[in-house]
Amino acid sequence: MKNQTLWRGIASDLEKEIVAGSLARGSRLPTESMLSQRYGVNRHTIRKALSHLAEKSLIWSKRGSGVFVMQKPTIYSMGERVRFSQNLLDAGRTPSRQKLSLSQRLATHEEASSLQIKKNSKVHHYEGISFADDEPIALFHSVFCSKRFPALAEYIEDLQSVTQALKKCGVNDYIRASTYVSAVAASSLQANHLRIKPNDPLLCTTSLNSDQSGTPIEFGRTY
Amino acid sequence: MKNQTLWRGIASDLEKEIVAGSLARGSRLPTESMLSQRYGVNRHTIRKALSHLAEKSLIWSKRGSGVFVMQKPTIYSMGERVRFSQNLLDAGRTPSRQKLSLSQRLATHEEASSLQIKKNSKVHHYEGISFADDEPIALFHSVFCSKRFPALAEYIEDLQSVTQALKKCGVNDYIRASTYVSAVAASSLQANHLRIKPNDPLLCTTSLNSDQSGTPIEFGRTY
DNA sequence: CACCTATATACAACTAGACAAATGTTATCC
DNA sequence: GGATAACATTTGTCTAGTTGTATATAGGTG
Repeated sequence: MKNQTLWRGIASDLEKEIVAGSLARGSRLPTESMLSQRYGVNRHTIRKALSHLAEKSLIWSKRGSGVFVMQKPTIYSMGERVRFSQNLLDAGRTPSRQKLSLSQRLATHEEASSLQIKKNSKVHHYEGISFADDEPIALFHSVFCSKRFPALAEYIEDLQSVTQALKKCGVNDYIRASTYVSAVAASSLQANHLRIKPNDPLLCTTSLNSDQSGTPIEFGRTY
Repeated sequence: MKNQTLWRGIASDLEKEIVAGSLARGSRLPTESMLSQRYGVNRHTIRKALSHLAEKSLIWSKRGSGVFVMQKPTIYSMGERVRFSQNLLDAGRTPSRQKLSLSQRLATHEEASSLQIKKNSKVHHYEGISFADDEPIALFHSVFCSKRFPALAEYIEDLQSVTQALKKCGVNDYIRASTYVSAVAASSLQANHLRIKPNDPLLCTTSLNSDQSGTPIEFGRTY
């Protein structure tokens, strides 16, 4: 009653294979060409089936690389939107993270005024990805005053943890001074990192952390 | 508008770093392998971006050695970025609001489980628009258990205030039990109400309010 | 008519891997 | 100490394969 079209039939067929475990989580699906041969249909028909599964967050694809099964089984409590949903308090405090870049540069207007430092001051710029269950869920980047924390970069490099590195710099505790939340459209670069499509809605939290005396320490954004 | 491809995005990103001084003149760029890791793309894609910058005489490369920033300064070119931000705490607590509809209907699965009531229970459904300075900034809708608050609809109608109406029903105070934030694409209806374009990113907060004993009172969403 | 399904073809964008060529680094021999 | 050889690193080039997008065609359906 549901397989009225070819692509629906193929989609539900593949979905069965996924939930049954025949197609393991994280593994690569056969290429679209192979699938089109297997099912004896055009590649576009396969693509329609796959795009349907992608909207249900069962799979994700990377151009030039292949189509892969999602790690986590999709939670249906809130519909398909859970993928973009995230507890605000958890933002930036997720299990594993990977460094993308760590460098020094001049502070922007916004950063300088947020950190209450002079224009054109040097800042440490730290950028990375947060993962949960091997699934990228957030891009973050934050800046710290270089003058105040000259050796912060090495500490981060060594300890692989911002909190630990700040502790070595004499900051035992810091608190969230302010948080702003907005919705933006994903750039192609962000989309690539987060395995979503460009222009998909993206949650953006802009936060400022201070030490206990109220002096701004860290200014950053999480997507 | 312009970053249709990954390599273009990477190129303009690196260009910004160069003109901003984060990558000093004459200094060496990270290796192509490092960049491909940082941006999560193949080395060839990095090379395409780099060759673009090389054509613009921003960088030059030496086989076996690396890629370097040209000495001569360049002209600063950057497009403006549109920001769509909103204070989360203000969402749903804005000066004026306009009623769109007030009716009774059966609770959805999600609503029933959130309010801890039986499936197919009747609920009051209230939806409207929030304005700030005659500018529509949010769409909201929330549901209340009909059995628990039989006369709530009339009170809301009369008093034009949910908080006041709940007070008349014996609920003097309620607290935010949970808040989830996500980003979605605007539907055409939502877009029309909020005077934005369909598929524009939209901030969505899903909240559950309880009385002081912890009993769920109101479940709603604000866009 | 408009709309959905499906086919067919072609090209663009990106990945994957391998290898060559130039350079930088380090150990070794005299 | 200085030249040399061995090795590792980094850019340049090549081939092959995969997904994304655009266009054109045709049949079926409301």
